[in-house]
Amino acid sequence: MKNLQLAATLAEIADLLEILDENPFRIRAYRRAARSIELLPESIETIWREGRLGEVEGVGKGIAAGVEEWLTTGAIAFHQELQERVPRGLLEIVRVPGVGPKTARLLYEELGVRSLDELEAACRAGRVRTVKGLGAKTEENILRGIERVRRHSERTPLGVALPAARSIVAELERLPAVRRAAYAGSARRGRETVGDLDIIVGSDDAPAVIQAFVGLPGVAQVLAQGREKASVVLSQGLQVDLLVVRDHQFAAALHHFTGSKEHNIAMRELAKSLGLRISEHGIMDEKTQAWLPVATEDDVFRAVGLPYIPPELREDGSELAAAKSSHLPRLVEMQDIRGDLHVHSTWSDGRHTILEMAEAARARGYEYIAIADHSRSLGVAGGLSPEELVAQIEEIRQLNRRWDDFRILAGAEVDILPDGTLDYDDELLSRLDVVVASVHSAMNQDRETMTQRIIAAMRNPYVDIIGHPTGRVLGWRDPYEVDVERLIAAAAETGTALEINASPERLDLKDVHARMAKDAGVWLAVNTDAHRMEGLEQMHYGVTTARRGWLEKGHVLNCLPLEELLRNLKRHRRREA
DNA sequence: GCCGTTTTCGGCCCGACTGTTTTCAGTCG
Repeated sequence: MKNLQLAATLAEIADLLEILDENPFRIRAYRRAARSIELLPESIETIWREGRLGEVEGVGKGIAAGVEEWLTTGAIAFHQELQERVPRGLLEIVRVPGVGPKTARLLYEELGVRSLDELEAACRAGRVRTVKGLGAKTEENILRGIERVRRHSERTPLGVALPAARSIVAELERLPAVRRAAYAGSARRGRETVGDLDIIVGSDDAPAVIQAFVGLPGVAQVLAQGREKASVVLSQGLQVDLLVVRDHQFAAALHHFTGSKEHNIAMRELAKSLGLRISEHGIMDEKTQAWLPVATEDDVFRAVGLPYIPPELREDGSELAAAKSSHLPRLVEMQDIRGDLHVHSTWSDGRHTILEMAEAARARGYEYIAIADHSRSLGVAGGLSPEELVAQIEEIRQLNRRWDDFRILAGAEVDILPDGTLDYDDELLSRLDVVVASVHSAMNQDRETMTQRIIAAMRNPYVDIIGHPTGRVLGWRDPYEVDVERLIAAAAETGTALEINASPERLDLKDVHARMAKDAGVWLAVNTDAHRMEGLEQMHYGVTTARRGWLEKGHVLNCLPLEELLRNLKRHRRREA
């Protein structure tokens, strides 16, 4: 999918224009278009081919021409012109916290600094303080900023950031001065990675809260400390921003800091058109200068005539249009989940027995769980031989006598072999209740081979679900080369479900692809792939990803009650057909 | 560069914090 590459190109045009001190609104236009294309639930190429570029938010005549040029030639001439006018290194320099486009340009013009290394040298030589408007303090900050960029350039996975956010909130809630505390920002929106954490506190004693916050265990550096805001860096490199407000401003502040930036801009534009002014302090009637009472986030939306928009949907501003026209989805929730269709046991590489996994699932209120251990070719993970699988099916049958309110489904996570065949024969697969098929080998195949390989697996009548369809591991392994759009089309055609693997290292399918799949009428299965009982708790990451994909419970296979689930698995629908 | 039942031209969100300044620009979210 080219959307992300194109979005990156447009965003870079915005960065370059900013360094060149161009019209800020033109810059914003490129940023908006980039963001909008990044979040598009459809391939930009398809949209272009069908002549629908004009329908994309933030894409007008000018940028549409650039998009077309990029799709046909692979580059945008205007972008290349800009690149020639701005040394490449300046793009790195504006990533340094505290150094923006103005300072980067100033440093380049005054000192000839054109890379991160040269900037560091200039700071160490004390040359930066010789520039008018910059001083010794700025020099120090830049050096610290450079260190941060080098040490921590990556965004933090949600699976790391969320526990940190919860722990900070818990620490703050212990303070007597704190009435309410919550995390906001991209962590609350459930983005798969977060740049930093945003924490909101309601309190009548902001100084006390700020003081305690900057002294929390794990704080390595204080970046800023004001009357109501503070920023720190944790020792693990994660930045945390705190905003302290009076308790009656809490909801407005929570909304503001939850963002996204684009969502806030769209909300404020709408408010302005209604004679209102929205800020993190609340909502003011411009005419009377009176503050509107805002007790909950619901009130913020109601003030501008909209229904509540869940945080996971607050991204590019297009959610406002959906809200206005009453097209917001009723998003799937944790309590809608009735089971987990992909977990492991001690039979392969899991830590707990089938019974332990089942009891843990039952304790969570689930109606069913599918044991999907690895197949034989995955030797490193203790894959089951056909004989072992038959024995496992028998054990599951025995175990199921224990309950009349819970069922273990006999399943497998069968390997899709490099040639697209499966690791068990059809006769064996037909004896299972549910089959997840996944790629675990030969991940470096070319795009066409990989795409055909997975589609071949979907054509098997006993493959109900494709597991972690793109194979990525966040921060460690890129997705393998595969045409996700064709996978989705084939899933729709064959009736195969696609997994949203809830493990926070995977989140695969990702939000945007899940939305595409939903739009194509494909079932999604939100599974934890748990290898131990505690792993079942990661379901919420998958549900959050599903919500970011605008999924309702009617799109999620494992929101079905047991009997309905069994009827809706591909194998059974086939049989009935 | 985008966009429009208040506009096809003239708008385009809002406020806090920092550092280097005698009143504010740049940066950030």
